[in-house]
Amino acid sequence: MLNETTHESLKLLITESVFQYLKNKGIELKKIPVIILTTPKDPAHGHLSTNIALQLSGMISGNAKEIAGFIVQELEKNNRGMLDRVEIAGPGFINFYFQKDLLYNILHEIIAEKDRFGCSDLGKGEKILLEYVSVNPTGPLHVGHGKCAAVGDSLSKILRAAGYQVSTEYYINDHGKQMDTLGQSVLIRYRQLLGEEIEFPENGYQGDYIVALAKEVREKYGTEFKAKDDQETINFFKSYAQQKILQDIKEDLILFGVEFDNWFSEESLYTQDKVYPVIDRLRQEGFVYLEKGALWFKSTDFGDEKDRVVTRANGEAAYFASDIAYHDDKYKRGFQTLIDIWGSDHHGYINRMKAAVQALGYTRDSFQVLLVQFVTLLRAGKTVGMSTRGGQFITLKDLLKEVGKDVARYFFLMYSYDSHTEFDLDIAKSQSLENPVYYIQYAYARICSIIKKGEIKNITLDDINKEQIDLKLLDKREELEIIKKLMSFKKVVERSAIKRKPYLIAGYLLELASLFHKYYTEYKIISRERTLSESRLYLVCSVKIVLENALFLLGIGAPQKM
RNA sequence: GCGCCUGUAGCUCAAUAGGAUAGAGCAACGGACUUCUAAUCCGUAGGUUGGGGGUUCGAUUCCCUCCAGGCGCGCCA
Repeated sequence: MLNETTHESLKLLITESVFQYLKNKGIELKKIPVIILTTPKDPAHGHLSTNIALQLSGMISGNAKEIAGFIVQELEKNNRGMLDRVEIAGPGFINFYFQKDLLYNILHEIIAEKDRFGCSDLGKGEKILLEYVSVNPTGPLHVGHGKCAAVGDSLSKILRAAGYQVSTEYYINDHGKQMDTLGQSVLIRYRQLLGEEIEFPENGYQGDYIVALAKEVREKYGTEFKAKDDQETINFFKSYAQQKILQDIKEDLILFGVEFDNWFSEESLYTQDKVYPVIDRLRQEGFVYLEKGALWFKSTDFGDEKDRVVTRANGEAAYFASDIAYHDDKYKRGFQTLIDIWGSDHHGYINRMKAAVQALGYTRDSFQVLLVQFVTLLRAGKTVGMSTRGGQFITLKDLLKEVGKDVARYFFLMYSYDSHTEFDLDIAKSQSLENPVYYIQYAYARICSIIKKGEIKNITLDDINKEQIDLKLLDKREELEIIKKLMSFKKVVERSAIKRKPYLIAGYLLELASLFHKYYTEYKIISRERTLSESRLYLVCSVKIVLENALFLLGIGAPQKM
């Protein structure tokens, strides 16, 4: 079977051959290169391919083709019947062709595993805390936050599929000055509504949602807070606004198909006295010093460009301090790897946070930050502005209303998150071939139609006898292409998990859908020939399962009809 | 000024860990529905991978340099 075992045993065979070669030549190498088996782009290059001979030739200054020749000879001696043939090609690649039977086995595997197909134990249960979105509760989510949400949610699903134990978390920045500003902004709008002539502060939050909140308060509480601006009143407005906004954020995320395992409040770090003990720990380790009345963390010891304040001269802990405590808390809760997803504008913050993590005794690599680049919205070819302060932005909710969840998610996930997303609303809205989401979903819907037709003709997956089915009938080029694509799914999921790149799944989906559409156009699945129909239905049902599983990883629906 | 990211077809993006002839979609042009959904398929055209050097069997990928764009450089969060 062309699965993990095949892969591994082939690698083992190659490794043995390499050692044999070196021994014959009397060459000693401290270690040989890792054997890499890739699926070639070009079908003419076999089912799997390795460049080991080329790598070796560089290390021992030998001829690559000669090395490859020897390895192939050895392999043919030890071949346990899984290989159909082995070829040397190009400058020294070794290309492997498997027995067709092995290829067909993947279909049995898919049909048997169903929604589990594609899962692996790559992560071996490693505990990962994935923190993302974590937007300040001072305003609604906008489109850029949506991208982070889509990436984070999809990544959590991919990591879980690859055998990691993932917990997702939203960090609520509910402590600090910006919350006072929020409270004040709403209070002033409220008082303006009551006819008072007060100027709105320049640094206040200007969005319409602030006015809406003020109106709500006026409806519920009337003129109770007229002409008031004492701390107690501000606090009331602050917590009112915060709760309301946070609730909206949660609702938007649910509409977007994103739910967090945990919501973590920054304020709780203070109420549970977790911030100052961590600073103390840093002090005991000698990583902090006093200067100009403030307490500085020596992040330069760990490669940061300058030291950072943790406690300000006025005695208050800086945002950085609670963030250190927060990350320490994550480790204390038993997570081995922390992944944070941040907007790219926070990149300057990475080094100091990594420094802090190291100072606390954790490894630098166990804390990983994924930077998500900005989103530019286009409408009729023109950029739509997105400034939070000025209140001119398109909210995630607006976007969802306009294009729907599936399209929005796909557009955020279709390209690498570290490149800028250009989100063209006109394309997203068009239900046409320009829109790749529909292309993929259409493939799925077509398969559903086929299955229905099969039912009418009494050819269904349940009726097929898996022992008697003749998969050798699937010998068309298009069919073999599809089978090969299906075989690579697990690897794609793993790669996507290791590299933390959901867009690999999106790309895979597009390729699989494309292969299916081509096949569909060329060949009839359900025909008069029963055995052939059964085999083809078996193939197409496998495609359906993989489409479903891949769409799930992106959080996109699979409609039966379109 | 310093740092991080980006630069690939007219446009939006790919290119599996340095691999084989740099690929898709859109836009352009020409074809295919009496069929399981034409939201599909087939074909044509489109490139000095920002410029220049280097490393090697081989570079879009790694190193140096220059150019262009984005972002960051608070006792804000």
